[in-house]
Amino acid sequence: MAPQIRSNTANISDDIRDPRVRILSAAGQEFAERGYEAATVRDICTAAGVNLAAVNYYFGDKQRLYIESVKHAHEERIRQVPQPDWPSGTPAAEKLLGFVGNTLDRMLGTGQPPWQVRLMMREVLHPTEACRELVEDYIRPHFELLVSILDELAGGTLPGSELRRVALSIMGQCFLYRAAGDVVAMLVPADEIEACHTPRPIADHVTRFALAALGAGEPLARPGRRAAPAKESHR
Amino acid sequence: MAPQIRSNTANISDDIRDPRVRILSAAGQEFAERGYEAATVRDICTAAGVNLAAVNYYFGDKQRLYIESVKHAHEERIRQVPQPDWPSGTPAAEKLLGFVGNTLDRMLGTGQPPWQVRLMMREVLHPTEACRELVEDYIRPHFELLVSILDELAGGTLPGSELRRVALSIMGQCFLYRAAGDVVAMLVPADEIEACHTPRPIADHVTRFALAALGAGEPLARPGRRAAPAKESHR
DNA sequence: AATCGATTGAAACAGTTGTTTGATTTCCGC
DNA sequence: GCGGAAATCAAACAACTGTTTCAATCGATT
Repeated sequence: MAPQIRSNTANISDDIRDPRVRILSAAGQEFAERGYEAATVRDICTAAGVNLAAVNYYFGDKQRLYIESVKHAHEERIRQVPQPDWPSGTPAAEKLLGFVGNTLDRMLGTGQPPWQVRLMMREVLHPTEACRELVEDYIRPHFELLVSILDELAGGTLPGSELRRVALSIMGQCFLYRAAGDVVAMLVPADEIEACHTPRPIADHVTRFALAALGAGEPLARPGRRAAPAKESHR
Repeated sequence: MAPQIRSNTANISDDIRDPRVRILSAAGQEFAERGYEAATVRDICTAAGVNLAAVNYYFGDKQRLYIESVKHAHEERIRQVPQPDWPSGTPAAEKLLGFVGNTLDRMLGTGQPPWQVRLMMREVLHPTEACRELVEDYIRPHFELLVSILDELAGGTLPGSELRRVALSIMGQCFLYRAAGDVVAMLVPADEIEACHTPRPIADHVTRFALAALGAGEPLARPGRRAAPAKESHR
C-alpha cells in the first residue's frame, strides 16, 4: 500500500528509472514554467510518463509534491554549482568579482536559466512552506560568504549590520536581472542589452560599483569640481 | 446589449457607483493577492457586489478584465504618487536621496503596500500583455528621471550606457526589498530589520552607496588606511 | 509455482472553474 | 405612461481540476 522508501544514496542511473524522481523532475519543470495553480498534475504525470494516480501514491497530494519538488530542485542545484573556493591569500577584490560572477551565472545561466533556478525564484517571490529550508540551505550560505568577503574588503572596519546592507545592495543588483529581466530589456536599447547586460559585463560593473563605494577602487566618475559633499539627509 | 461607454472624466463619486470601476477595483485586489490563476471571477464579483455575469458583460472574459485592471491600477497609482519635482538649482545629491526615498515609498509604502503596487509587481515578475504599457507609462518615466539625476551627478562625464547601468544598480537595490522582502527578513536578524531595513534608512544607505561609487561622496569604508570615519552612521 | 505486498492502470468522483443563456428589471427620451 | 435599449439576475453549462477507487500487474520470497 504505502510506497517503499528509497535510499537517498541511489545512483543516478537508478534515478532515471525511479518514478519518484521522474515525477519530481517533471513537476519542478511544470511548476517553474506555469506556477503552482496553473500547473496540473495531469500534465506533470504525462511529462513524467507515469499514471495519474502516481502523484497521490508517492506524494499524497499536489501541495506536498510541490514542496518536495522545490527541495529536490535546490538539492540538485547545489550539486551542480558548488560554492566557489579560493586559495588563502587571494585578494578580496578578486574574490568579490568571482563571487558576483558566480552568482550571476547561477541566476542567469549561460543561456536559458535552468528550471531549478526559476522554481526557486518563484519561491523567493511568493514564499510558501518550502521557502525557509531553501533560504537556510541555499541562500544563507551564499549570503554569508558575501558578507565575509565584504568584511575582508573593508578591513574589519564596518559593523555587521552595515556589511549586511552592502551585501543586500550587491545581491539586489544581481536579483534585478533575474527577476525583472524582461522589464530591463524593455528599458534599455536592444544593442546595449547584448553588449552591456550579459553576465560578464554585469559582474564587472557590479564589482566596480561596490569596490568604489567601499573606497577600495576608483570611483566610476569624477564629477568636474569636487561636488559639495552631499550633506546627508536633512529630514 | 453592448455595455455603454462611460466618459473617462466621470467624477469620483460616480466611480464608486459605476459597476465597471467597482469590478476593476475588486479584480485588481484579488489578482494582486492571489495571482491570475488563483483569483476567481466569482470572488471578484462578490467583492464588487455585482452579478457573476457582469464580468463578461463589461469585459468579455477574465483575461481582458485582468489587462484592464492592471491598466486601471497603474493609472490610479500615477494619480496617487506624482513624479517628484525640485526647484532648479537643487543639488543633484539631494535629488538622488529624494528620488530613492520616493521610489521606496512607492514600492514599500508606509505600511502595507497598496494592492496597486503588488499587482504591478506581479506584472513585472511575470509579464503578460499588460506589461509593455505599464513600462512605458509608469516605469520608464521614473527610470529616465533617475538617469538624468545621475548624469547631473557625474557632471556629464559618463556615457548613457554607463548611466543606465548605474540606474539599474540603484533600482535593483530598491527592488530587492519589494520583491524578496520575506527572504531579506529571514536573512537578517529581526531587530536589525526594524532598525536598518525600513524605507528611510534604506534610502540613506542606497544613496550613500551610489554617491560614494560615483565619487561624489565619502566611501563607506577606508580599508587599509585609517579606521572608518564612521561619521554619523545612523541615528 | 504460489503467495503476498508493492506498484500501476483505467475509470469515475465530486467540486470548482470560466462562460453563456434567457428571462427580468431598470433606466430614459419621447 | 410607453417603448425599447441597457443592465441585472438566477440558473445552467461544459470543461477541467485534484483526488479516490479498485481491479490488474509486477516482483521478490518462499
